[in-house]
This record gives sequence, structure tokens and C-alpha cells, in this order.
Amino acid sequence: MAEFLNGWQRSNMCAEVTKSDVGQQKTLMGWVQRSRNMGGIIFVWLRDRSGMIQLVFNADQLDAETYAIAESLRAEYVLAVRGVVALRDASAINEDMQTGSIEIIATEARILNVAETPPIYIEDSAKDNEAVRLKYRYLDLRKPRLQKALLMRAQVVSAIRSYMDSNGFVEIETPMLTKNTPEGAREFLVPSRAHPGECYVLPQSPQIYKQLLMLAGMDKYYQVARCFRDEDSRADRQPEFTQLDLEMSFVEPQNVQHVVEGVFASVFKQVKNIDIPLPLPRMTWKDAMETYGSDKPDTRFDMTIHTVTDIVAHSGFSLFEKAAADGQIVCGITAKGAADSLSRKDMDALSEFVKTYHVKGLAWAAHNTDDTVRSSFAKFFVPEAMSALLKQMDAEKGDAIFLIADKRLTALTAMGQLRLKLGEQFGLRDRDKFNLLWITEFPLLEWDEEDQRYMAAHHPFTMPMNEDFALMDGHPEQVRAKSYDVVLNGIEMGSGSIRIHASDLQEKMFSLLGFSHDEAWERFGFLLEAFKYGTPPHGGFAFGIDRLMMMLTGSDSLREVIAFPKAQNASDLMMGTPSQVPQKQLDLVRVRFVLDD
RNA sequence: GGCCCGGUAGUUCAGUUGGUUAGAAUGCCAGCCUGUCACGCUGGAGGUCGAGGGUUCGAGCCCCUUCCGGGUCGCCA
Repeated sequence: MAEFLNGWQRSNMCAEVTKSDVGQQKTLMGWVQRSRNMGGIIFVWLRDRSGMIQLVFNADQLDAETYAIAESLRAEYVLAVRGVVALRDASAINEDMQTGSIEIIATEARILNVAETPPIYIEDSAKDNEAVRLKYRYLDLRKPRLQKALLMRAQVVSAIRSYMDSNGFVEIETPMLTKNTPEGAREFLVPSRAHPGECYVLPQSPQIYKQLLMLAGMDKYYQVARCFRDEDSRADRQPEFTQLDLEMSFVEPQNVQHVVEGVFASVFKQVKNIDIPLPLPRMTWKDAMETYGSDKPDTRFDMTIHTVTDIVAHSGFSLFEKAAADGQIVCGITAKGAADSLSRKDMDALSEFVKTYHVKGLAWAAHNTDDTVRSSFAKFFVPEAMSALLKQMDAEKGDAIFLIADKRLTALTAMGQLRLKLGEQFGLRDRDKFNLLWITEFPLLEWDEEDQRYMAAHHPFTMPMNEDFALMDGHPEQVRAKSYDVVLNGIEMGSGSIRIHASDLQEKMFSLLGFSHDEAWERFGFLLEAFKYGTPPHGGFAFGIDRLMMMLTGSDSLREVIAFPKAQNASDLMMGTPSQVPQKQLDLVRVRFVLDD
């Protein structure tokens, strides 16, 4: 049934045909979006990457054979058509169609291939199940929305490359077959045939290589790098993803930040024609946590967090008083004008919601516009404490307030999540607004309860802030790092830092993380040794291109901006990966699986 | 590893307290229709109710196990 081109040459993409082509002969090729047979005249929408155009097959003007071809067309048939561009009658113009004022009066047609009825609709508005979409990804990708996303992605990567190239950066590829790195994410393993019993790992980032490139004198490096992490997925996390990775020599944080800002501004200008005001705002990690309850604050709306521990310490409410006495905090937010619209049921739901984040509960009060007050805790409060609280939280008639008492970061984090949820609920998260900012001065280390040791908050190559050097021995948890994240609308776009370039300091860092001198040398001897041969001060950054695309396209999931994404459990539903491999292949790499049951 | 939501026609979904032959829309197939644009009209086909087990006279519905998809907590330097 399938035909060959036999000399037909496509003259245009479908949506490239315009009014100025009226009267011209065209040869178009594409897929049948839909056909409407009126009994004597048949309208067909032909679709390709550029868009759609209407074809007209008129029984009166065509030989029987050609008309029969038109009658036999079904959705997703691959069609080649020759015809003349014609203006539509004023009454027949389709305003919703880019090519809606013209059409192709078909003279010849050839079915290049037939298609079975597709299991999903090739329409942006289709609400197909994710599993069906992923299984038939090649059909899903025919949807204009996904095609646009991939085209925009190519544009973004192109804008990034051109910015980096013109600013003296050199694109260098680093290996995919590499070595495991300390801390960090679980890695995908690649058993070696030539080295039985040994594995490569796929990189979770080119971190060490790019630092070695600085050591090698490459000065400014970048790479559009594929990275792999064997961790559970989320809507904004895939097991493999792409980042812009960059590193620079002889720099302080502001030098790196300047470049990163330039890249973002260039991308937004070229792709969305949006001017991002530079420099981007800076916020310290401490401020972000205290004000927004997050190290990636969504600054598109206020509803900021108030710490009210002192005010409620003697409020009469024993739960708050006890928290204050135990060194915990009480913090809250005020939802302006939200009192009337939040029912008791809503409050209970919000209370359940915050418990997800490991706080015990949510105290709330709603001052309705009719002056009645509903509250989960007001009855325990002495009146003066209540008015002081409302004043501190800038709460007035019509507002609802929410309070959480718990350990400092736990309470702030839960409150931050509640803030986002309320922001979503009240439509404060404007999709057309792009708020980029820097978060700086992250803690260098975090105490890990489970392992009873310090973990690197960023990674173990991060330079401490000069003024905190002295704290490294006595109070490592108070040391701030020369690290910085870019945050966009509440999503972490990327992070970077100035790196440790001195061998002895790197060793000290490893020892703080609990590696013995011997362990550190055994695993990273090559790096510690390399640092001895004249390492320049250096630093860099990496940001996720997939997440940036998610924001640029206004998508809720990475699956909308990656051509062939994985499902939540990291499988590929189309190809059926991961999958078993023949025993012969396993034998070659000397691998045997030991499965439970 | 935990929690939440979901799985019924090709697709998206409804399905009451457990009760006759499991419905709708859309898609598909056939016929009619010469300006449609979500074309319309008439007719038709289409179901392992994710899978397995159990309770019951009787299960799409209740119970157990399990698989799959989504969201999320942990995790993700």
C-alpha cells in the first residue's frame, strides 16, 4: 500500500504556505489530521511540523481515481498532494487556523503510507493517560504542543551555545564511563567486560572532570551534559537529564554569577522576548528560609513567614509556650482576604497537608468579614497575646492566619509548603511571570542524623566562605559555603560554587565528612594529587535545561519537554526498558543476578 | 521503603445498597450528504471491568494478594 516519492519533491511545509502564494502550484506532504467528506467535496487537514493547511478535493474537478484516493483517507495516513493555493471565501475563513484564509485545491494525490487508527488523539487538548502516551510516544510527539516544545528546546540550546561561545568558553566533552563520586546520588553501574568484577558508573555530573580541566589550563569550559541519577522520579526529576555545565578559572562567585545571568537573560530574550533585569536579586539562604520557608522561594507572591515565637511564648496556649521553652519556633503566614472562602473542611485538609512535612499540626484562625472569628486555638489565648499576634502578622478583618510550632527548619519548611499551596489555591502563582533570583551563602555541611556525621550540603569540593574558616574546627555546622543557586518561580534551576583548589583544604573537607586520610587517598588520590600541581582558583555552575524548558513552556512535568522520557519507576514504556539481556551477554561481563523469591 | 489518587469499549469517563443482557461521549465501520472546519444525518460493530484468590445464591462494586500509571514523603552532594 505504501508508495514511493517517485520524483515528487515537496515545495513547502504546510503552514509555510501564505496568502502571497495564491494561484501557485504546490506540492505538500504530511499526515492527515482529519477529513470531512461532504458527499462530492472532501476537506482534508494536512499536518506537518510547521502546522496544518486545508486541502479541498472536488468531485467535479477531479478524475475518479484521485477522488477515490481522497475518499479513502483516514487519520494519520501519510499523504502527498499537488494543488493550487486558493483564497477562501470570506464566509469560509477559519480564524483559529494559522492558514485559515487559504486552502489547497488538490489536483493530484498519493497515499505514501496508510496508518492504523491511532490509540491516542493527535490533539493538544487530548487528556490521554500517561501510560498510553508513553507507550506510543512517537504518536504523542506528533501533537503540536510537544513539537513546539522540542523546537523551542533546540532554540534554547542554540542560544546557550552561542552565548557561551561568544564569551570565551570552550565546549569540551567529558566521559560517560566514569568513576563513582563521594556522597551524592545513587549511580547507574556499567559492568566492564575487560575488567571482570569492576564497573564504570554513569556520571551524575561532570564535576571532577571540569575541575581537572581548570587544572589543565582550559580556563573557561562548558558542556551541554547528560547526567544520570538512579533516584526516584518526580514531576520535575528524571533519571537522566541534561544540564548546562560550566567552570571558570580565577573567579569569585560574582564572576560566575555574571555569566550565568547572561545566559538566562539571553535565552529569555531570544526565546520569549522577555527582558530579565540584571543583575538578579540576591537572597541569603538564611533569609530565604526565614521569609519563604524554602531554599528555592517562589517570589512571585508575598504571603511571607513571620516568626512569632516571642509573642506566643506567654500567650496562655501551652502548646506554643512549650515549643518556645524547648527552643523550637512558632511561625506563621497570613492569607490576605482568605478567611471567608476557607471552610472548616478546608482547614482540616490544610492541617493534614502540613503533616506530610513532619510537623504535628496546624493552628489557624479566620477573621471573617462579618466579624465572626473561627479558630483552632483562640480560646486558649489571653486577649492581649492575640491582638499582639495579629498585629505582628499584619492580619486584619477578612484574613486567615496559620501557625506551626516545631523545630526551626521543620516548622519553616512546612510553612513554606503551606504558603505555596495557598498561593496555588488563590491563583497567586502567575505563569506568565518569571522571577529569577540568586540564593547565596548556603551551609557548607549538614548533620546527618541517620549516619551521625556531617554531609556536604552541596558537594565535597565546595569552598567555605573566607570569614567562616575559623569555624571549621569548632562549629562546622555554622560554616557557610561559597555556593549559590539560581531559583525560578520556586524551582531550583541550578547551583554552583567556588571550589576548593588546595590539596590540604580538600583533605580537611574529606576528614570533616568522615573519610580517613587513607580512604580519601584510596578513592580520590588522583584528585588530591592533581591539586598539588598548580591548581588555579576556580568555580562554576550547572543548571538543568529540562527544568528551564518546563518553565519556558509552562509545563507541569518534565515529560512535556523531553523527547523520550522515562515513567515514574524509571522504565521506558515504549521500548520496555530496563529489560533482561541474554545470558551470553551477562556471562561476558561476569554478572549474575541474585533475586529475592 | 511509606502515604494518597487511579486502572471499566480504541480513547476519555459514568456505573447507586452487591442483583436481569455493564452505559455515555468520542473514535471506528457502512450508507447518505457539494463549503465543512469538533460538519451533519441513519445504522452497526466494539468489553478477560488490570491480574489472581476469597466472601456470597449472586461481585465492576466487599475482603486479601499482586501488577501497572500518576502525585508525594524519604531520597535526590
